[in-house]
Amino acid sequence: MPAPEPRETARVTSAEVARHSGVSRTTVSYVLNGAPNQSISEATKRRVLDTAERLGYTPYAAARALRSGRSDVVLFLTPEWPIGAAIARLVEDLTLALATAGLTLVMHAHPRSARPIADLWKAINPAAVINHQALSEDEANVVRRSGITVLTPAFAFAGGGTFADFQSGIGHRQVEHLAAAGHRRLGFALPDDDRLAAFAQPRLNGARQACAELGLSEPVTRVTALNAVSSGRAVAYWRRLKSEITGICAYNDEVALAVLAGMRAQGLNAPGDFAVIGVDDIPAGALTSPALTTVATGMSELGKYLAISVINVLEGAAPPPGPGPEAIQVISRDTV
Amino acid sequence: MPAPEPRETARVTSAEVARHSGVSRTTVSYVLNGAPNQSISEATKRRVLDTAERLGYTPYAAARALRSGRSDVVLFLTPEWPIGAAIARLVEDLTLALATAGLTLVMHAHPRSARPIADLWKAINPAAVINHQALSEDEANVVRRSGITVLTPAFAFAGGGTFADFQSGIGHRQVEHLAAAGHRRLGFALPDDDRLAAFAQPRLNGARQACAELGLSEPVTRVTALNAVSSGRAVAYWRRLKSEITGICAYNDEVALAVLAGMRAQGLNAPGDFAVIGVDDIPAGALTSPALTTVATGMSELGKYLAISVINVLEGAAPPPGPGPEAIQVISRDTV
DNA sequence: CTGTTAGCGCGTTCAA
DNA sequence: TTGAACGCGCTAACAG
Repeated sequence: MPAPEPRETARVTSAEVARHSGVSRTTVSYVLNGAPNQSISEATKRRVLDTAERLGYTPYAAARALRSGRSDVVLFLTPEWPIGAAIARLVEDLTLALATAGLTLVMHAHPRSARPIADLWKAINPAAVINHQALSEDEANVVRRSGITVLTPAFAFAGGGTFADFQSGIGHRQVEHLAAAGHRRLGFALPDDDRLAAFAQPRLNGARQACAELGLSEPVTRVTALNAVSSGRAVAYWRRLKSEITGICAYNDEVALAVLAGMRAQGLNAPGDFAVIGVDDIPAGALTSPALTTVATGMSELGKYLAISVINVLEGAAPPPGPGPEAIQVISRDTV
Repeated sequence: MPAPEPRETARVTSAEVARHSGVSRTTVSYVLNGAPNQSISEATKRRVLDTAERLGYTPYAAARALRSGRSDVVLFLTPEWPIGAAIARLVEDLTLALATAGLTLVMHAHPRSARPIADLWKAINPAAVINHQALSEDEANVVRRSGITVLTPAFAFAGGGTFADFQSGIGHRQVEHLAAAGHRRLGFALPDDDRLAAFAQPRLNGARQACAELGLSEPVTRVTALNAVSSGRAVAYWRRLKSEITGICAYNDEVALAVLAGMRAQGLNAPGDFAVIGVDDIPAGALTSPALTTVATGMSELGKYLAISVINVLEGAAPPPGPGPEAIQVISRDTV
């Protein structure tokens, strides 16, 4: 039994190109990289370039990275939660901005059920990792020790706050807005997807804190699935309460739409019976009737800011100051 | 001026571990990989493991990949379009299924404006690429030549059809459903985002084809942005037509919601004035009033199927037959 | 038994 | 323009 086939598909190597064009690997390397202050005849250059083209040569990423100690990959790491509109926007802007600096963004959602996250470094060798709540601080430090830059998006906001601080700021803003509209007793609608706890919990905490600061009583939480039956139960519960709840913070826009659907099913409407505020500013929120009031989380700004940060840090410079909490903005429409 | 710092952060290498534990690199490798039929004393093993732990040793992905010629990375490649709910679902299922096979899925959205796509192989070295319409067939072949498996999702359906065939099938299904409900003259609402043309065009073609097959006249297209003003113009246009349009195929659910918003703004309702059918089955579609009838594209099944395909193909086996076009299903709610 | 020497894989770069 | 060596991990073959 021979060794387990070291290569089953012939990869075109630079040695191949060298042999076919009758020069050394060195020359091939110099030509293909346009090495400065090396005198290589035009004829040879052309020959090498032609051969490379003809053979379909592609430098092998692993070898190149091994030699240079650098890779052009930036890894965007998320835990297992569903990829929502907010993240999608963030990733889009980030990809584009990094591309202009020659960096390639790849995204990986890390399911808890999968192999330990450490295995990721065996598979990918990023120059930087953007840790969107998938790594604990301890884990992040392990990564840093192997020479990989680790950035945590939410650090951008609130001058060095944590991810939870950022999420918390969102819940806080929801309550502020409801309170400003005169609502004194609030409900909080949580999603029924456990994977979102990392977002939902701090948002709820932020709402609680805002209530405390504003002298309101604690928000009354209910969990709801994304259908009118489930949200209807939550709505019915809030109505039964003696505390006379009039405003609902929803975990996000989809949950908010669910709450509105539950209300509609019971002949209630917003903001008359309950004022409702979501998070994310998804397109659908602007298209329904009544149009959804929501908190926009500034993901596009965050994406651009992150790109600059990554580039700076990789060059050894300090990241610029972040966009600040004012990037979290209420989009006021019909439901509050 | 010295060479541009070959390493700015000290990486812990296996040689380091070897030196610190007073053995050879070979031994370190054997211990850390639990090499079979190698007898290494418990004491040595422990010493090496301890040292590795203490130093925080992590094998260097690049070197490992270089040696093995294989990586565990599967690259999911998309063009520049917005990452919608459908893709998100696909990616989620795919990630999970691949993880169980020791494969890591990473996703990359390739902006047209960025460097040529070939550079991606310089940065990442995937075992397989899932080409969601980002690579032309020619490009895909170049990739294949460098030993990378390339799969195209839509090939799964329709027994070897193309991506366009699959998208086309969606438009076809929309028309079938509207026709079955008695609608004979149709409109087609296109998105105003150029980047979606790769999806929109074949969907429209599929709709046209279905109309031809069913003896209906061509659908009348209108472009709309995701707001009621823009969609209102489209709605007004369709109303003015003498051909008496009664059913609208929307590019996707968001466009469908926009059309409904435009109708609402003019005092029209669905399905009375226009029947409307979307694509994607986004959560919001089920939560609005009237609830949106839509075409579900079976992304979850596709994700699982793709995972199996990738695993099979990497093992040299043939991919299993795909889920077939029946995975495209109409979800009938209120608007048709 | 226990462990080492040697050399591969691929691209880059110094010294000649 | 090139030979040689390097970066790092893996492993066949061999020595103590």
